Order: sequence, then C-alpha cells, then structure tokens
Amino acid sequence: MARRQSGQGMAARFPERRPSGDFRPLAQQRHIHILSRLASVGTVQVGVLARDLGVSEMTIRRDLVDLEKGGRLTRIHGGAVDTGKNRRTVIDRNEPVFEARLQRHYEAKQRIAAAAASLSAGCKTIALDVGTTTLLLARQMQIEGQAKIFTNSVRIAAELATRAAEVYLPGGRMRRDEMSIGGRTAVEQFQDLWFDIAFVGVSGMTSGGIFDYSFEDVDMKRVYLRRSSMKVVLCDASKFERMSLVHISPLGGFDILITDAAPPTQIARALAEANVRVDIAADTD
Amino acid sequence: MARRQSGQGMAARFPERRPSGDFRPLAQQRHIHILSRLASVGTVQVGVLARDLGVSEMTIRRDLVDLEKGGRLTRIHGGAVDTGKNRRTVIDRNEPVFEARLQRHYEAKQRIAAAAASLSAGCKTIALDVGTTTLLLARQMQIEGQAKIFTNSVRIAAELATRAAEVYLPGGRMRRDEMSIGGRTAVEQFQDLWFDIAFVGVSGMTSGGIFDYSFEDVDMKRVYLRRSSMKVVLCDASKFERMSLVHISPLGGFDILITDAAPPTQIARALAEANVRVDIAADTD
DNA sequence: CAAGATGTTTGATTTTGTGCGAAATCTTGT
DNA sequence: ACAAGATTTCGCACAAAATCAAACATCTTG
Repeated sequence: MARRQSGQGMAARFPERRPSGDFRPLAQQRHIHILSRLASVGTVQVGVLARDLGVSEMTIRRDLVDLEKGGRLTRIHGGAVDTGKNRRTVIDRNEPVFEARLQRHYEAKQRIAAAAASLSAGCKTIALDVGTTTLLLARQMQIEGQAKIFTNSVRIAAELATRAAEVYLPGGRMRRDEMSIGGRTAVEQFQDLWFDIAFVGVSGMTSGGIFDYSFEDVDMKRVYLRRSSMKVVLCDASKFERMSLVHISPLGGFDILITDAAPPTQIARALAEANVRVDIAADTD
Repeated sequence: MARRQSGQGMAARFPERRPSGDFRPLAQQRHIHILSRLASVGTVQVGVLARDLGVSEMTIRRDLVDLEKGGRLTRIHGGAVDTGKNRRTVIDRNEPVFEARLQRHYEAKQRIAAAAASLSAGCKTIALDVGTTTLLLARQMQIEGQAKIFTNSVRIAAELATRAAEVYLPGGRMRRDEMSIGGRTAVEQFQDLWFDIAFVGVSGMTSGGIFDYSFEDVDMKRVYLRRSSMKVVLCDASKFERMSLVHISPLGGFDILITDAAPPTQIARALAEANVRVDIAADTD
C-alpha cells in the first residue's frame, strides 16, 4: 500500500526548528499554494502537493475537501481540477494560451456557439470578435451564399476560408498569441461599417458590465457593439463575477447574452434592468 | 514497489515531475494531451500515446472510449482520428489545391526559399507576397527581434504567428483559395510604406517580364516592387518561358531573381540587360 | 490535559495493468 | 482478385496498484 515509505512525513522535509515562525505550512498557506497551482496549471495531484508542502496525503485530501466545499475546485480521483471560479474577485492579468483556453469549458462553449449560430441565420453582414467561443461559432455557423463576415481574428478568417465564406479582415498589426488584428487603423476600417449582427466574446462579467483581458482587442469589441443592429455577447458561466483588465461596456451596451447557465442573481437583476435578453444554451445530451 | 519503473517516456512530456518519485498523469491530463495532439496532427495512435504518457495501452483505449462517448474524436483501429469538432486553430491542413501546388517542385522551392531567407537577414521591414514559395520562405526565415513583416497572405501570417514574428496585414476581402487579402483598400494601406526588402512570387517569366495568374493579387505585387529598397523575385525554373493572365512588370522592375536552375539564354540575356542579379540556389543534398 | 490539527492504519473503492481469446488488419501465395 | 496464415489490435475478465476515507493515534500549543 504505502508506496513511499510513510514513516517520517514532514520530519524529513522540515527538520527541526527554524528561527522565525512555523516550518509546517499552515492550512491557509497550503490552500493558497493549491489554488495558485490550479490557476497556473489547471490541475493538481495529491501526491505532488503532499511532497511539495511536506505534509501527508491525508492532509492534502482534507484541504481539497475544504476547498471543494467552497466551490474553488473540483475534486477528481488523484487530485483536483480548476473550476474557473478561482480568481473570483481578483483581476485577471494574463490570459492563458489559446489552446488551453479552448479546452476549458469546451462543452459549454460548444453549446453557446450552437445557440449563437442559429441566431446568425439569415444575416447578411456578420461581425465576429476574437476568442475561443467565437472560433467555435465560426465552425458551427451555416454559411449562406451572400453573407459577408467581418472579423479581426486571423484564426477565424483561416477557419472560414476552408468553407465558402466571404471574409473581410481589417489591416494592422497581428497580435501573436491571439492572432487578432488591432490598433487604430484596424478600428478605423471597421467603424464606418454597419453589421446586421455582432458576436462579442468577453473574459468577465459582473453587474457593472463586461470585461476583457486584452487592451488591444477592446477597441474593436466596442466598435462591434456600437455598429451593429443586434449585439450579442457570448459568455460562459465560469466568467460570471469575474473582472478583467479592461471594462468594455456596461450591461446595457448589448442586446442578447448567450450563456450556458443562469447567471447569479445580482447579475441577473442587472441584466433584466438593462433590458438584455438572456439565452441559456441548455445541456441537451 | 515502484509503481512505474517502466515509463520514462513521460519524462520528456511532463517535465514538472520531480526527481524523487513520479506521478502518473491524471485522467484529465491524458485527455487534454490526446485532444491537443489530435488537434495538431489529426490522428493519434494507441501505442504512441501509451509511451508518451507512460501508461498502458489499455488505459489509453479506455481514455479513447471516454472521449469518443463525448464526441471529441472517432476511434479507429490502432488509434483515433479527430472529428473535425476540435480542429487545429492554426492552418495545418491546407486545402487540396494549395497543397498540390506546394508539392509541385517542392525541393526547388525549398532551395529557393533557403537562399531568400539568407538574403532577408538583417532586414528590419520585410514584405512577403502571397504564394507557395513565399510560404516556404516564411517557414525558413530567421526571425530577428525587431523585424517587422508585412504580408497580404493570411496563410503566411498564421504561419509566422507560431514563431516570434511581428506581423502586419492589410485589410480587405480575403480570397478564399489563396487566403490573400486584396483590393483597393488593401493596396492603399501598404503603398505608403517602405520596405527594406520584398519577396515576390510569380507564375511565369519571359524576356518580356514577369506574370501572374491572379488578377487580384497583382496590384499588391506591384506595390511590393515599387516600395522596397531590394526587390526580389522568386521563380522556380518550371516557370521560365511561361506567361500568365496578367503582366506584372518588365524584367527591369526588380533587382534579384532567385531560381533553382539557369534560365534559358533569351531570358538570361534580357535579365543581364535589365541589370538583374540572378541567384541560382544549388542542389546541395 | 484539552482542543485542534496532522499522521497512520486499515479496508473499501477506483483506476490501471495483464493475460488471453476474438476480431481486425496486413502479408503472402496462388 | 481471393483466401489462408501471420500479425496487430481489441476488449473482456481478473489481478494489481493506487487512491480514498473512516477510525484511531500522535503531535502541538496553550
């Protein structure tokens, strides 16, 4: 059973005394360590944590139970995974790499994308923001003969090129990670157009409005929201009550929110007040 | 007993492992690995995955069953293929016509691209035309810190995004087959710039000049040739003595021709007369 | 010593590995 | 092209290993 000799536990790790303070990490310190690791890697393993923190696996398990009770993580066999609710009131500074983001909450995003795709039917001019959910939307969208699609995401443009879409891009500098085109000239090229419908992704939503991490992409998001008849925001439930670097607009700045679960009451109330229609993409499987 | 003396394969994949004891990857981590591999390559093999992840083939099979249940992949004998729902986000599979064009005279184009890449060293602003040879050039190019690359090819932009390049695109309508951006506005955005060096592909060359079959892309080619200190034409030997739809410029319109074999005498004489330097990329292998 | 937290034992549960016959795929011979 | 045999892969059933959690022991601190 005991695969590592269980005998000495922390003794080996934190020898005798240390002049200042505790050598055994307090519960709170362990919790912080676990959460920060979750935030950066997405998963943690009981064994790794036990060794890193110099405590027994049982203690780690108890920690994980506590944290799960608070909804900060989801326990799985062998460890735990991130719920996305970790950085609750904290502000997100750096966005994870695209691939990892795409995998996170994949099913929810797929459902949201499907709901959004049906909304786009019949529209002649469609604006697509940068992001993982909008990329999934692009994949699911029915391309109709004469529809023109405007996007500042090179990734989405490349995706749509393999299908029969007529795609327009703005010019400017391409951001490396997100493959989005931003900057003043890009905004200028799109701001005189008028779209039938615009789909905008966000990285956070509170009753105070919608947020995004990327400084560079926000101006274009605002253009999409300003210059379209129907303004749709795509936001999976993990982003509720989260703020990011930049405030894009208040909740009144768009018409429809598509999400995968009912928002918390405070946001729900604010949305109702702002006259935003909320579409919840149901889990049908 | 040591639970896994067998798998050191995963050592390469999971560097976070500590020297003293290793931990089996969580099911979820394996799933992510499988999906990301599927997204980048399109197929996975049970044996390879088992080795990479340091688990048995049976475990991989069980993972594949789980993932198939969720519709994320399709299982086949020996492994699994991607369902198309999670295709790679950068362009990996070029559509057949383009891919076929890329394969034609592939070695010659590679050599030309290599020669061109060495020419670009040290340049701060580089213009890259649309085309298969220029795509190969993009792949081979040494990216230097502050170099800015301008291209109207979305394909090349996507390629360069995976490397540390600073890329600028013009805005406008994207042609579906070539993924190039053309049109009046696109030309306008680039025609006031000045490039250190420009690489232009052609589809034909005679003593009368250079040609291309794409009506839409020619204007941009002319901009590249007009607005750069060093004008380089990439043209493999199969294109000598061939004309195409549109005449781009006479032979005097550029400075250097990079090709893979000596041009026929008539063209050679015209090139000499036009004071064009001819670089022949030798077959060194 | 009491209280609270942590470690250990132990047995149940879950996951993973292995053996082996069945099925699928590849090879070879006709 | 087809069939028989060799090879690989599959997947079930069971064994082994790892993980989990409850109960209990131990340690720390005041």
